[in-house]
Amino acid sequence: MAPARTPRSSWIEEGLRALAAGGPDAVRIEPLAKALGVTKGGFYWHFADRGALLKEMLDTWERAGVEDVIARAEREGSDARAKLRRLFAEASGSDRLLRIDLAVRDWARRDRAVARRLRRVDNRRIAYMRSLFGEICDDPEEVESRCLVSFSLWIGVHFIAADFDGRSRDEVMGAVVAQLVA
Amino acid sequence: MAPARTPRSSWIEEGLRALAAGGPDAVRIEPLAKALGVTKGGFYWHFADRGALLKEMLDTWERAGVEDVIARAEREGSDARAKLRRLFAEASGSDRLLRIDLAVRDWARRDRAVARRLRRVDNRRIAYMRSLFGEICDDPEEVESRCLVSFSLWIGVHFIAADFDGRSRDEVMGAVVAQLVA
DNA sequence: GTCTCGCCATACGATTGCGTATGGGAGCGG
DNA sequence: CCGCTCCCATACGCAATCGTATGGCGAGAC
Repeated sequence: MAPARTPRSSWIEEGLRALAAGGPDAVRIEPLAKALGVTKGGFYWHFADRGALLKEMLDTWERAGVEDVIARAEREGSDARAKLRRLFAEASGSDRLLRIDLAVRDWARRDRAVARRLRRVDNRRIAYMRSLFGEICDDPEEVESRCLVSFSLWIGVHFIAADFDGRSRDEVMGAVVAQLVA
Repeated sequence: MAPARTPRSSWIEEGLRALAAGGPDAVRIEPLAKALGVTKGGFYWHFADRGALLKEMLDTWERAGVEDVIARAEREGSDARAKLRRLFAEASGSDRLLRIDLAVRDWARRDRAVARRLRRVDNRRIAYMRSLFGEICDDPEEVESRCLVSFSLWIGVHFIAADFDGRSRDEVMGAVVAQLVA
């Protein structure tokens, strides 16, 4: 058989792009088809309906969202401090995966099923973070505190629009991170 | 003249409710009208179009979003530490205003005009926070750090779905806040 | 060459929402 | 009682999108 012209993965990928750009409500079949240069005819061959696409998009995100983040921090293995710094470094670059993440996070506030998935992902990420902070910090309560602050910072920074007193956000962020991994 | 039956403010209020519940895309005229028990006939008497409502919703939020928050922290005036604690206490209760705030924050990520407004609001809030932290902390760099962490925590906590190691989120949050206002 | 599989085009009915036009109707000032 | 203001109902045309139905077409399989 011929290689698929517009396979499932294309629809999922394009769907995630739309999600990142405009939230779940922006994931519409016909615009997606237009973006792919086809009509929706093929879509309904791959998927039962719009909901099925949304579900598979989340499946994809859930898989990539945990392993990728951890893998990138673990890469060129070194000590916990360096890994934590790499984790934070990712928060500064606004890449594809991050935008999807933020969109999903907002989406979860109004959809229980999405919230459940997000909880799974967040728990695995926190668990990883906990293991890292555990290596550089003995007090378990302190570990939890740093996890909460780190994660909150990692997410929160992208939702904050404020300027800082004479400093760039990255500067302030850098100072905070230095303290956190101390 | 008779008191307005369904005045502008009703539409704005209902619009904000819809925004909080489902984001900007959920603010549709006809469902709003149904929720108010009328038809859209009256809407177009008050507003030019859907965009005008959105704009006025943001006006309302912008006004309330700064003054209310600060006023509530300032109420029963005491020292900066107590005010900061009151500020954080608000983040735990998930009231109406907070949900609107989160929705606007996500909205700002894909709409420049909204982003500009959010920046104004955030800057005024940060300015207030800075004044509080300035009272209990001499190092200006440290003040900025605490502002970033606090604000990020204030927002970020609501986007995080993770569980914490044997502790409730509020417990962990409490520990962090205690450190921040120390 | 023909068959089949995988994907696409097209056309359709239904729904939802926008914005407009138009005609009330209820209550107050006079 | 009259008129005016404020607000609402209704009906319309338009656009976007959903999901369905049906048929076509290109490329390997045989």
